[in-house]
Amino acid sequence: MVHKVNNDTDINKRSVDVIQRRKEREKNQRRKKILKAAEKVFAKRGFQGATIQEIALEAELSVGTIYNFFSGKDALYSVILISHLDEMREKVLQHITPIINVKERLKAMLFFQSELIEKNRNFFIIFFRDQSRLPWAPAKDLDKEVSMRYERFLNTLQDIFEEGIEKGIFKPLPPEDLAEAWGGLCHAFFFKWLTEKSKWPLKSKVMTIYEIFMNGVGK
Amino acid sequence: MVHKVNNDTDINKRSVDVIQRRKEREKNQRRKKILKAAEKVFAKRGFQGATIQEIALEAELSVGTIYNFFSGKDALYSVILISHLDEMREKVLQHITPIINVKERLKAMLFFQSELIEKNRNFFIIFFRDQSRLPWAPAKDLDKEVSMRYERFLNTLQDIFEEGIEKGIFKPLPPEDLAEAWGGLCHAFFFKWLTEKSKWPLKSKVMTIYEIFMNGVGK
DNA sequence: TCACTTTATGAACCATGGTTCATATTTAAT
DNA sequence: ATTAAATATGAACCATGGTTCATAAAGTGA
Repeated sequence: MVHKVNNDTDINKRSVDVIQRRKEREKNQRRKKILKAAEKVFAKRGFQGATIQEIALEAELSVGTIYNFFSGKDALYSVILISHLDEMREKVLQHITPIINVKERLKAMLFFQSELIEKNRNFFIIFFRDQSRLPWAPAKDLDKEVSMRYERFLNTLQDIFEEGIEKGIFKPLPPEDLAEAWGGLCHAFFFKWLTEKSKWPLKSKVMTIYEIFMNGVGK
Repeated sequence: MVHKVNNDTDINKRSVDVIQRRKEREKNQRRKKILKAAEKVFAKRGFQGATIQEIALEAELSVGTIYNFFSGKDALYSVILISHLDEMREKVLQHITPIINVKERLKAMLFFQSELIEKNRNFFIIFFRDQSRLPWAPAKDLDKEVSMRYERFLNTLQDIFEEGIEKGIFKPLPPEDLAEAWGGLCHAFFFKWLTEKSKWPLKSKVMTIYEIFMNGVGK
């Protein structure tokens, strides 16, 4: 008797738990679906051109539901931008910090970034279009948030170049110039790949970029 | 008698002419004032963020007057973008085509462009922000117009590089890659100059860019 | 099945801002 | 000074689209 009751409440507890967890999971999935949809629409239309209606349609949900998950269009956009940036920084660092050799580290970073871009086309269209480094009225705080992250990225680059200069691998130019040059070179090819239908593999340009950066194009 | 009448109509005719010309001049000035104002506001707020109200205020004119000169916000934006692009292309070509030596021509172009950017800060903020190469819903035709001009610019670059490759000045890489690399390198420094308060002279970076492009940063 | 909580829905609300147009002002000619 | 033409003005109009919220639907426990 006692046993049976115990068993029952046990099962009850567990079933509540299980259901709770499923609900959690479903909620999460829905959230993700919204984010993916928003990503797609923002990429296609830009921030201003995107409408909540279209995002809702893309997510196969109603407008109201979007607002149950996010406080508004701005928040949706911010979350996409910031979370992706942080996630990718994390991944890149994990991937490159173990590499001792500076040249190899640089190459690996470029290669890895190319992979990320190929796998996250929509996000990078948003990111490249964003240009929070220029003042951008509708999202004051976001501007700063994004700029800060871009700054941090450049600093990471600078560190690599400083180390490289010390070790005599690079010419003793100002590290911020090196970082700017490297960033610009990469950006150009990344951007071209995004604007064209991404038909060629981005990774195929990695060595070109690296070569030009290291040795220039003069003969 | 006859003389006097003749004289009178003569003077009359001339005064009509003179007045006509003054009016023309004033109209032109007003048009330019509107364009300058719009340039400033578009640069500060971006296309979507800019309002006709603010442009009117900046131009010290009423909203309606803006519409006497331009058919709307889109047209205003288009005119700014397209006319500047054409004008600058013209100027750059004039400046560089006489230069026979390929390296010198490239250097001169970069130098001259830097000068243009320093003198047209607002316009270049608009241009760099525009990114018509990515699809941009609100201005279908404009997208194509701008893209076409960008394409043309890259082609001009490519021609230079093709010539350089043939003459053995550059490594035999695909000319479109060279153009992309050069463009990216320049863009990075230009953009940085625009986002920072433009406190350092942009021209001071010209040789850095050229050096990195030609010889790379490796030691 | 029933009461109750949670979540989804989308029509209605409302602010913004591009555009228009009736009116006022300025200019030009007599 | 008067009239007519040209130009400037900005309040009102209207479309768009972000946001809200009363209602419906779905889920949950008894």
